[in-house]
Amino acid sequence: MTITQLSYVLAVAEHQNFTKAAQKCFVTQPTLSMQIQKLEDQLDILIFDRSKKPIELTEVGKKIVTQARNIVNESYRIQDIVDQEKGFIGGEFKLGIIPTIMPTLLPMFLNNFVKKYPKVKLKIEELTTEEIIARINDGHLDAAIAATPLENETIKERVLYFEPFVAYVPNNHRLRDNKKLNITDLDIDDMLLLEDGHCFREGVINLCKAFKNHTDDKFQLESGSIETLIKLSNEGLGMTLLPYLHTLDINEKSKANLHYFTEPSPAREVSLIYHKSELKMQIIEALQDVISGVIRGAIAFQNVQIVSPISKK
Amino acid sequence: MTITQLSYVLAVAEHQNFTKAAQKCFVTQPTLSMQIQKLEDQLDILIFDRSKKPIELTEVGKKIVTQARNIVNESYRIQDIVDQEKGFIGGEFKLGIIPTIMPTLLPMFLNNFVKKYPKVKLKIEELTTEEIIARINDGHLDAAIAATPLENETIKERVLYFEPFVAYVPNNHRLRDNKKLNITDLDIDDMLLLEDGHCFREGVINLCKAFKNHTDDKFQLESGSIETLIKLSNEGLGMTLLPYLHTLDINEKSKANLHYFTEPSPAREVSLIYHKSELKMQIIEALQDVISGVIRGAIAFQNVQIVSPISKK
DNA sequence: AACATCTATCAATAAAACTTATTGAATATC
DNA sequence: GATATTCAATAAGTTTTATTGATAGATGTT
Repeated sequence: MTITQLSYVLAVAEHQNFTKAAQKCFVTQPTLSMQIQKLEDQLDILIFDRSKKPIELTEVGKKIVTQARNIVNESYRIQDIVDQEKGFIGGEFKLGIIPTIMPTLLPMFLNNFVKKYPKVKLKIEELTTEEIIARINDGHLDAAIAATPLENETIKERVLYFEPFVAYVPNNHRLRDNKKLNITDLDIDDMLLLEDGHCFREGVINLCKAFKNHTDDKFQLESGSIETLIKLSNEGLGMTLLPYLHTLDINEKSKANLHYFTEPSPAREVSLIYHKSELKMQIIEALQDVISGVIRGAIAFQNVQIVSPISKK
Repeated sequence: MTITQLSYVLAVAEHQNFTKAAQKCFVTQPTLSMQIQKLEDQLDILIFDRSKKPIELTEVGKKIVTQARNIVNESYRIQDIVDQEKGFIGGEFKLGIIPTIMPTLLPMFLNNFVKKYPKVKLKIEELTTEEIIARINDGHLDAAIAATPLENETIKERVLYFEPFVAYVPNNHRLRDNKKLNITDLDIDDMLLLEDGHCFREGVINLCKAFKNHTDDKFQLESGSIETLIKLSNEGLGMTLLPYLHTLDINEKSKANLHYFTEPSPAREVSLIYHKSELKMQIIEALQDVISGVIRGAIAFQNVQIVSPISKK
């Protein structure tokens, strides 16, 4: 049994196709067929059920794949140990970011980071929290930035900052004249929300539900981006909540519509999250350093209360 | 990097000698030299400091060895998964047993076990608890039978039975006329003990100390075996405590000297212990089954209090 | 029936792992 | 101080293994 064979098994298990898996492994299809057969012969058991189309794992195969993923990941860790020893910070690093954090945070730290760590090849993807968790667990992401706490056993979190919620209240709104808003003023019924799948939406719902226990779970208007949310609000369709960093680059006219909360302001906790195996920990720590550095200048709020990003049913 | 290379590194790290390690790996010494060099070249780091005699691990080397042991063990686990699937219970299995359990328990289950699981090649070694813990952790033992709880994070325990302590009181002793003994009757000063290194000795000391806090830690007479302990006691040199199973095969005359404790009788907890990685779990469970089976008929005590086998300073 | 898709098999080749024999350095012995 | 002894590294040659391109066979599609 070799680590190479195990990684071939992982590739076929993932793509459910020898030919595609072979491409991903940068070998030809016969190589995969033969090496996997050899492993199956040695273990004297079938890992794949080749009668099914597309190809499927056998019951033992599933267990073997789980264990193989373990072994292959642990083997990467050896290079990691060496890198750490040498103080080398580089190589490919895949970072996921949720949509409501991406446009505001990324421009703030990306330049700093690539200048400070030029050997790291950052590959950034915008993904929902759900997708991020799946891809951290299957090893397709090295780390991600998301709202926390996630209460997920396989994933570790390092808090980067707390980002307060800011209300955006249009001209005609009933709360127009409240200079400082209280959480209890909120009503889910006149709140514009992001569409399903965004954890910021869940945060807002949790916040509103905390004070009014609403039975009606049907929301009037939903949007895919915070930009659109502001425009809809300007049209008089309701108020909305924005993450603080988004309020920094809206136009001057709209800024007049921002209403801050009385302290402790509701806020989301934004963290760098990664698999508990702590692979590529040096790069994760480098990211944390850079992001914490740029954020210190941008968010000054002291007194906040954290709103959970997880939908509670 | 291959699993083979990693196991070569482990062998050299263990034997601190390429030639001996090569023999253990069933290859020639140049093979080890070359493969390890190749790994060092690929990682671009030295794992061994060859200037030292005998050869030593570098600092990174130590970390790599820890990780390598992980990977190699996890790779064994794949064969384990397959065995489990096939219901195959066999292969070499190394079991450690502490000296005060070995002579009484082993004859009770060994025959049953080898008949029921003829494909398992049991290799049994008599070792102290301390040695057992070290050898379970370094993979030289698959499991062991010892007094518990050990309070060791890397080792898991499955309780097999509780073995009461029975007092052996010679003719001339002050406790001679107490039919049933109480723990508070015990005095460490007239107690014959096993020599240092036996956990049964620690158990007895813990038991005595629990009721008399003695400052004097010098014991009068010590012995290497329970047989000798009984003989010394017969010579009038003091009383002693025996594990219950040992009382089953002492001669008739001596049996008159046995005094049981009032319930709850002090007892040691005897467990099957193994590494938390749970390698060869099928065989461990098979052992547990067989031993529990034979013990059920031998020990009927209900009400016991467990004495810790660990020296508390 | 012809075509497309996908895996297994075969023979050839490139790469690697391993072996025996030998060297060289360090240490111990006379 | 010369001579063994020990032990890892190196060299050269052999065997084994991994990989490839070409192709056959199986299965499903138009």
